[in-house]
Amino acid sequence: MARRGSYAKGVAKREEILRVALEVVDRNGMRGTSVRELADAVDLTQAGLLHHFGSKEELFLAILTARDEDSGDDTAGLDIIDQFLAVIERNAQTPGMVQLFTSMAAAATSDPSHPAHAWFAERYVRFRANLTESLRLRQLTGEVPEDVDVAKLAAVMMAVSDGMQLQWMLDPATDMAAHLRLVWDLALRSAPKADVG
Amino acid sequence: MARRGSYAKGVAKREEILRVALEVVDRNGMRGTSVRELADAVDLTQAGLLHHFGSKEELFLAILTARDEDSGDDTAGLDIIDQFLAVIERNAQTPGMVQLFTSMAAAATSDPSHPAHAWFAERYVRFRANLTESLRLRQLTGEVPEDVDVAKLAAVMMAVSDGMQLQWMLDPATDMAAHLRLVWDLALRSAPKADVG
DNA sequence: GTCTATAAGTCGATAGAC
DNA sequence: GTCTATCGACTTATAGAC
Repeated sequence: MARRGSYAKGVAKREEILRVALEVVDRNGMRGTSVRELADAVDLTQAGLLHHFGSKEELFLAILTARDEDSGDDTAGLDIIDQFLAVIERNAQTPGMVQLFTSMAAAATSDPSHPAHAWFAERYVRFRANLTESLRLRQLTGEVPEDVDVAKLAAVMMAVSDGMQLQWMLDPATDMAAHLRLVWDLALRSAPKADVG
Repeated sequence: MARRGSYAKGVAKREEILRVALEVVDRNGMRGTSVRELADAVDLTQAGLLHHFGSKEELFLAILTARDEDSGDDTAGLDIIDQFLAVIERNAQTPGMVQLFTSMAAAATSDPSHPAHAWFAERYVRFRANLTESLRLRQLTGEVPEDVDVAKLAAVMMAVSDGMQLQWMLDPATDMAAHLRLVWDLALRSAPKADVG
């Protein structure tokens, strides 16, 4: 994979930074995490670090992108609903990532000029479309009742995932996945006209 | 209501600041909103403004507290579920407030030392308890199926409310209240053993 | 290409005069 | 209650060594 020598080194350094940055965020949380602190952790100066990423926010965005790719790899074979649950369960093991995602989502979605705005916008559209498609297929098999608005249900499931992260940060005993499962169970069971049970 | 002259003036100025600060956030969003900018908007210096609130975060917290009190006044007579929907529908009219709430919630919940951490923690506990209590009563009347975990449902409803705000900021055409109503409808309709319609 | 070193500007916070 | 002045921390940008 290595192109010319110095290029490969840059890529390796970039990946080391991403890995270490996540560890630091996991340990110290978002609030106290400055670029200088991250730079110290990878034995670079602040300017040296920003050479690789341009700005603090782009660095954090790179971490989130890498996380999404990892998640995709880890849950590749799973059904999309199970993927969703698996990712949420994994989130409970990486508090720093949850802090980072939540903080970035709030900052980026509320500001169209934020470096990560487009990334979040596309991510929500894509996830919602994938979920909606999967739910629609389940309507064909009869698993999901016909009269459920699957587009809205998809949006709701993502909202529950995001919203429960706040409550989990306030109380880490909160079982985020169990709350998503409640919504899923309610959706499956609701069958006003069919002859279930 | 006026105590000694200067005290009343301070209170009036404080309220003016809160009102103007919300307008500025509504117009400019959170990202570009510095204390200096808010100070200019109320014809004060930055130090003069902070005299009233101590810190930027306490100023923003004061805005959120005032909003909660207003909401309580406006929806006083309503059923708690209807209150919830009414607040969400009002949110769609005040984008700056949604930005402020979302940003503060992310920052405060993820950091125990944040000035607003305790406020959010207590708010979630209180809201969840009120919602749970109301849902439990509805189980007694048969409106909500017996086997629904009402504590989890309460948490889910709050999560949907929070999470849909992110999606609404990305696409203001999103109907936040309609998504909450979907969850509510699913909860009411699900009745695996009962003889409903 | 990558790094060090550093300067400029902005931010929130604080001390002290009035 | 409001001001001026100033502080330290942060982000960004750039000049120049390697």
